[in-house]
Amino acid sequence: MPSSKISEVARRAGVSPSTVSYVLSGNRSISEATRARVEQAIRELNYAPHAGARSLRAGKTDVIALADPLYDWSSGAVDKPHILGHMPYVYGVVDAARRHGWNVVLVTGLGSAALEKVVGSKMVDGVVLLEVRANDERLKLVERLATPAVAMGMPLEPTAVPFVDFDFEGAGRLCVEHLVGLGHRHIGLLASPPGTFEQGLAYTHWIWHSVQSTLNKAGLPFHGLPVETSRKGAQVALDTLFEEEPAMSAVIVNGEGMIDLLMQELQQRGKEVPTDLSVVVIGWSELTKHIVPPLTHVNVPALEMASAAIELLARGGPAKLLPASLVAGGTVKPNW
Amino acid sequence: MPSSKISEVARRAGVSPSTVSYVLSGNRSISEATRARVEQAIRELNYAPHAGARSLRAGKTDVIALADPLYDWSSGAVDKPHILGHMPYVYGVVDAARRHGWNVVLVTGLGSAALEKVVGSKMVDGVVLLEVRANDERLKLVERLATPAVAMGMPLEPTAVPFVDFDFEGAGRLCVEHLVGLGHRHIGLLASPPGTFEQGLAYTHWIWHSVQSTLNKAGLPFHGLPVETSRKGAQVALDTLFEEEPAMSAVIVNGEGMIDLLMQELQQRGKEVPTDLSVVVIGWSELTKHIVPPLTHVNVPALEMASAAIELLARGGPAKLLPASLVAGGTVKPNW
DNA sequence: TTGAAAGCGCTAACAT
DNA sequence: ATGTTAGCGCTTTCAA
Repeated sequence: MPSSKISEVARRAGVSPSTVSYVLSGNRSISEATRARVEQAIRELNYAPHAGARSLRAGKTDVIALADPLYDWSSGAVDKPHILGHMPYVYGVVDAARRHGWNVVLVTGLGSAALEKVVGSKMVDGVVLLEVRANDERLKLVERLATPAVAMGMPLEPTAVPFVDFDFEGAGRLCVEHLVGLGHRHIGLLASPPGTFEQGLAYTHWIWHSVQSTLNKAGLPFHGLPVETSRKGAQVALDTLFEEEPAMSAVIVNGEGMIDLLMQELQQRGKEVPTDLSVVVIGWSELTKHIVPPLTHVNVPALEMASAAIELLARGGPAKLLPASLVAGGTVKPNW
Repeated sequence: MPSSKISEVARRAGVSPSTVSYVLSGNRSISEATRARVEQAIRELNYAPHAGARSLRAGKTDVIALADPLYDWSSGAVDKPHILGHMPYVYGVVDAARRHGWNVVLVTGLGSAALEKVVGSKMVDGVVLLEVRANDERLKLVERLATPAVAMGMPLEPTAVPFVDFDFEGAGRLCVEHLVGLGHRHIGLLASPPGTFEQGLAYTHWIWHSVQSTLNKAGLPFHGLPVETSRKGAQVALDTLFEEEPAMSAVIVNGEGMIDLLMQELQQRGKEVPTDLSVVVIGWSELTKHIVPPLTHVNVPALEMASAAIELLARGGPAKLLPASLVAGGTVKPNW
């Protein structure tokens, strides 16, 4: 029961091993009768082809690597992976990969050593890179080894590695336009933690720059700062922002993990949302759906990104940016 | 560069393939000179053994499966994996596995079909089961296939599969004892969501039963209820609890994901912690560390559980329960 | 201390 | 429509 080989299946079905192989792969036309007998034998023996043998012979494994640092960019620890909203990416990749008949080996760590071993030993047919950052060793690795690969996140410098990303630039722009369109003139950006800037994480930069340039084009000042995802971070951010510009009437917040902290801190200070401050969030999840009033937000479609990445890996094609759209909730009020 | 085979390494080092193999495995004594030449050749060619070939010949893969349903037990969705604090288990397993030289293939889904394929095709040397529940198909599968396996979570019914778990019974007991020791007589349990009960998730039950029986032994009434992880859930829970027992002075909360919601709801009702209600939490994470006053809590050591699971898988041994301890914070006040 | 050679289970080219 | 066979890259007896 535990193991049986193709020759046993063949014997039981009264055919040759190659016939069994062809039934399995569909690479040859087989008579209905033969196919039926083979399939029955497979069922009876609970046969499953040996993955190693198959990979040795066929040169592919039907396994891909998901290279995910699982690094906590805000605390600088690699052993405290509390990044909110990260799991959907992992889940999404695993799930989309399965739809293509691929299994996923999860390769953690900041560097590329573990990934190099996995790729070098021909364990995988391709690689998906999560949390791509500037100067990412892993990008160089997949280029050097000429491994099929897709980056989730548009790298800061152009590379030969195709990527899939959410249009964070568009997201930032939409937020600014929404607020400006409602009369806001003093808009702050609570960006992701300093660590994400130091590391050059893709989304961090695209949001920052698009908010900045959209405000500039509107002739408005830019007030942005990286924020630690902590109560302290929220306090410092609000202090700094209102010191810079006491007339601040709206903030754009990057990351749903910041929202509860921000809301609590505002409450503490007796500021109401949206009466005293309008809030738009880039990011949306189960964690924030309960909030009253519902957040005006731009959803970041992690599952779709994952599907697109797998699609790109499977069929190839150009880089892909998923479009952003803003959902008006109850956390922005006109400011005329 | 991308690929090279053992025979090329052998040729370059002027030895036979078997010698290279023995240098790699250490299964034979090799002269210093030979070893040096082989190792240099390996480096120069950037050689890595073909995983498939190795697995075919050696009968092992140095890969394990992490079977994680990634199911949202509170919303009943398999595509919204927002379970807080789940990631450290995944990360912990991958990390501990790497320390043993193992890679990890992540197998999602509630059923056992995907897992059966992975195990049946000899892709993995063993399996770690996460989120074990009553009547778990996956337990039966690994028993049937006689695959080396470890469950993370003590199954409700005894099985032949060894397990590692945190002592949730002890955790529940400690919480009750702490509160009773400080004079509390009316203690509520805000347990995990109804879905976790329906599914018979291990921790769910052990906490419930230990809180219940410890209270009983102390001659005190038990007030417990499953709670959805949402604002609504928090509201319903508090309504129900205080209706059942208006003199309720303390609650034990299962899961750090509930804390923010609970605190906000209490604030809404003008109740202070711990003045009006004492709170003890089973669960502790980056998400709750910012809370003031700091939570009185029992930490659930996900990373240690993961290490222990991998250790069990590697070396075998009896089931293992990690001991619980309570950290006194500022959310419990004496009730004399 | 090292080499030669068989064979793990499968797929696909070459038969018929 | 089906069978025969070579060989993928490695480990490990068996031999020297």
